Amino acid sequence: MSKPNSKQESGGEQRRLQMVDIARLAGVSVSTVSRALNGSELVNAETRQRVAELARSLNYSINFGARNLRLQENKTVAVVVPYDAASRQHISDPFFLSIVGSIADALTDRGYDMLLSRVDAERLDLASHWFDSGKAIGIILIGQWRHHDQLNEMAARKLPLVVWGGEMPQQLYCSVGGDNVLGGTLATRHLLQQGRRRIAFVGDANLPEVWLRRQGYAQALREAGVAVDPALESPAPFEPGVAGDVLREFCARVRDFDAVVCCSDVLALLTIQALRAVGRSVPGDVAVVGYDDMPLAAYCDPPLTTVHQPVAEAGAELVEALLGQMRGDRAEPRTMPVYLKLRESAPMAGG
Amino acid sequence: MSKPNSKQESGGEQRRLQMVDIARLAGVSVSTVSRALNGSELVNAETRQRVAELARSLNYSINFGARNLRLQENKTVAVVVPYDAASRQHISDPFFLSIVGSIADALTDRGYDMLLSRVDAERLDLASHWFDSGKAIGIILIGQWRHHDQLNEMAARKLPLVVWGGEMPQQLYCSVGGDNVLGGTLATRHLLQQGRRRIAFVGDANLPEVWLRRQGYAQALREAGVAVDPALESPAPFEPGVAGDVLREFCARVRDFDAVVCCSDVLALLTIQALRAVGRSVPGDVAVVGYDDMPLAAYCDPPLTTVHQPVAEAGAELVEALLGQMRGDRAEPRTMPVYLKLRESAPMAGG
DNA sequence: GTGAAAGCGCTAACAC
DNA sequence: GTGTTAGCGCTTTCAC
Repeated sequence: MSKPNSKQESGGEQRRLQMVDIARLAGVSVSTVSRALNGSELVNAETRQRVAELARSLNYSINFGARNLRLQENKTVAVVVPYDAASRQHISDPFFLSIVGSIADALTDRGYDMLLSRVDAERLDLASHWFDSGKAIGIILIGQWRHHDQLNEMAARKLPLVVWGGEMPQQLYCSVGGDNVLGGTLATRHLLQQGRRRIAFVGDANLPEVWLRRQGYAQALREAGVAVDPALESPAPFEPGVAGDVLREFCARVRDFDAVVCCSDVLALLTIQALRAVGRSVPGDVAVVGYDDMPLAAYCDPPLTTVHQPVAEAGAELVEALLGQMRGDRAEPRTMPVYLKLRESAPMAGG
Repeated sequence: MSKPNSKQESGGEQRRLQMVDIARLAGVSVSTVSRALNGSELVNAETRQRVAELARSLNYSINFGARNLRLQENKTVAVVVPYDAASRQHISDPFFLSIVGSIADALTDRGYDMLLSRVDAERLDLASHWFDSGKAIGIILIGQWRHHDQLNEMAARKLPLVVWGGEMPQQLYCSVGGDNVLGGTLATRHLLQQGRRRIAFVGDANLPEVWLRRQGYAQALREAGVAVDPALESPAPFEPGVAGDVLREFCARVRDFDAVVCCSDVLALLTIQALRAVGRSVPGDVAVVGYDDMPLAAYCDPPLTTVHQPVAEAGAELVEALLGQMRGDRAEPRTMPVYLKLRESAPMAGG
C-alpha cells in the first residue's frame, strides 16, 4: 500500500485539485475530463465546454509530472552555464547572461520550459545528468571551456546537446556560435587600418573561441605583413577578478604596443583600467577593441569599439539546433555572422 | 491498453535506462534496486554496493518525474522575471540577471532545481501557473512592478511565493529586498554633504521600490531643509530604450540641477550620456549616483557612485524565505541592508 | 533481506 | 459519446 499524501493537510495548505475532482463536480468520468481538457473531438461539445469552464473557474491546471510520465514526453530543456570551480564565481559575465535571456525567450516561444543550472567548468560531462534523469529532453551548454573532449564524449553517447561556442576540428557535437575567426580578423584589421602596428591580444587561448579569434588576429596581421609577437599576448581568463590582476601585471611590464584586441567587453574594460593605471590613454596611446557588444558597451568609458555577437538570434538558433537534433537531423555546427561596432575606444579616425 | 513507448526506437536514440533494467542485470527485484539506490538499511550492504556500482557504470539516473509523482514531492522552484510586454524587451538589466544567478546558486546548494521563465509585467498573476500545474513547488518573482494588487491576490490564494522588492503598506505576500528608503536617503544625503542642493530624481515611482527610494530621497532633503521640487523628477522606466529618450528630453529641458539620484546603474549611465549631450560634465556640473552597484559599475565613465544592493546574499535570502514559507513559517517580509559605494560620479571631495 | 503488488495523476485503447 | 481499465517508472507496505 501507499499513501504518500496521507499526512494531515496542515493549516491553509491548498490541496492541489486533480482531474478526479473536476470529474466528480462535472458528473462525468476522468477520461471525459481528460479528453475535454485536451480538446478531443470525441467528447460532446457541450460537455467539453462545461468541463473546461469548471476547470478554469476552479483554477485547475493539469499535473504535468503525471502527464509527462504517461505520455513519455517532456518539454523541458536544461540550460547549463559552466562556472570556474576554483574561484567559484557567480554567473556574471553580461554576455552569458544575455545569451541565457535569449534562450529563455526562444524556448518560451516554442512552448518549452527552461531549467537553468550551473556546472563545474572542469566537468562539463556532468551536465548529462539532466537528460539521464529525465528532467530535460536536451541540453544547451553555454561555452566549451577547456573540455572539448568531454563534449565529444557526450555527443558520442547520443546525448541531445547543443553548445554555444566555436567550431573546432574533429568535433562530434553540435555547436552554435559567432564567427570567431572573422571577429578576430575584423578587430585586428580595423586597428591596422588606423595605423596601429604593435597589436596585443588579450584572452586565454586554451578556450576554443579564443583560440579561433586568435587565428583571425594572426591572419589579419600576416595579411598586413606584420609579425605575430608572442610577447604581446596576455592569457587573461574571463573571470574579472583574476583577469584584473593579470592585466595590471601585463600593462606594467609590457609597454611597446599601441592597440589591443580583447576577447570580451569586460576584458576590454579591465584592460583600459590597467592602461590608465600606468599612465596610458585610450584610444590616444592605445586603441582597444572589445568583444561581444554587451548592452552596456555603448555606455562605457570610452564607449567600446567591439565585435558584435548575435545574441538576440543566438537563442533561437540554439533551440532550433537542439530541436532539430531531436527530430533526427544531422547536428551540423552553425556559425553566425559578426560585425565590428565602431565606437570611441578604437575610432575610425586613427589616434 | 497503452504503449506510449511502442514507437520503434529510431536510429541511435538511446532508450533511457530504468530500474527494471538494473534489476534484471543485477539479478534482483526493482524494489531492491530502489532501496539500494536510496541507501536503505534494509538491503544487504553487499547487494547495495553491487547495485549502486552497476547503476553508476551504466550511467543510470533515476527518473525524477516518476519518483516525484509517487512521492508527491518536487524539488523545483520557478523563478519568474517580468518583462515589459509593450516593448517586449529581453531580460537585460544586469541587476536582475545577477539576482537570477544568485538564486541559481542558492537553489543548487539546497538541492533544488530552477525553472526560469518570463511573464508579462502586467499579468504577474500568471506566474501562479507554475505552481498550479505542479511544475514547481513555489515561485520567486523578480520585482513587484505595478501590480502589488495581483501579488496580494496570489498570496491570498496561499501560493508559495516570494517577491524581490520593497515592503509596502498592506502587503500580504512575502517580499525580500534591499532597504530602499535607506538607499534613497544615503544617496541623497551624500550629495547634500557635497554641497549639492538642486537634486533630481530619476525613476518611475509607480514601482514600489522606486516609490520607497523616493521617500528616502524626500526625507533626506527635508532633513537638510531643502524643498522637494517635482520639476526635478523624471519618471524614466527601467527599459534602456525608452529611458534614453525620456532622459534626453529631460536633460534638454531642465538644467537647474546639480546632482541626480538614479534608480539603477543603467539609468545613471543613460543620464550621464544625456547630460554630456547637452554639454554638462559629470561630476563637475552634475554629480550622479546610481543604484544596484552592478559588477560593471566600477568600470564605467566615470566609475559610478552607487547604492550597493546585496545581490550575493539575495539569492539565499529569497530561497530561505520560500522554503520557510512552505514549512509553514509566517511569511515575514525581509529588508536587507544597503550601503553607498563611493566612486567618481559623485566623489567625496565635492565638485 | 527480498519480492509482489498497489498506486501517485494522467491518457488512450477498448468496450458498450 | 462516455466509462472502464491498464500502465507510464517509481516507492513502500505487506508477506515471506
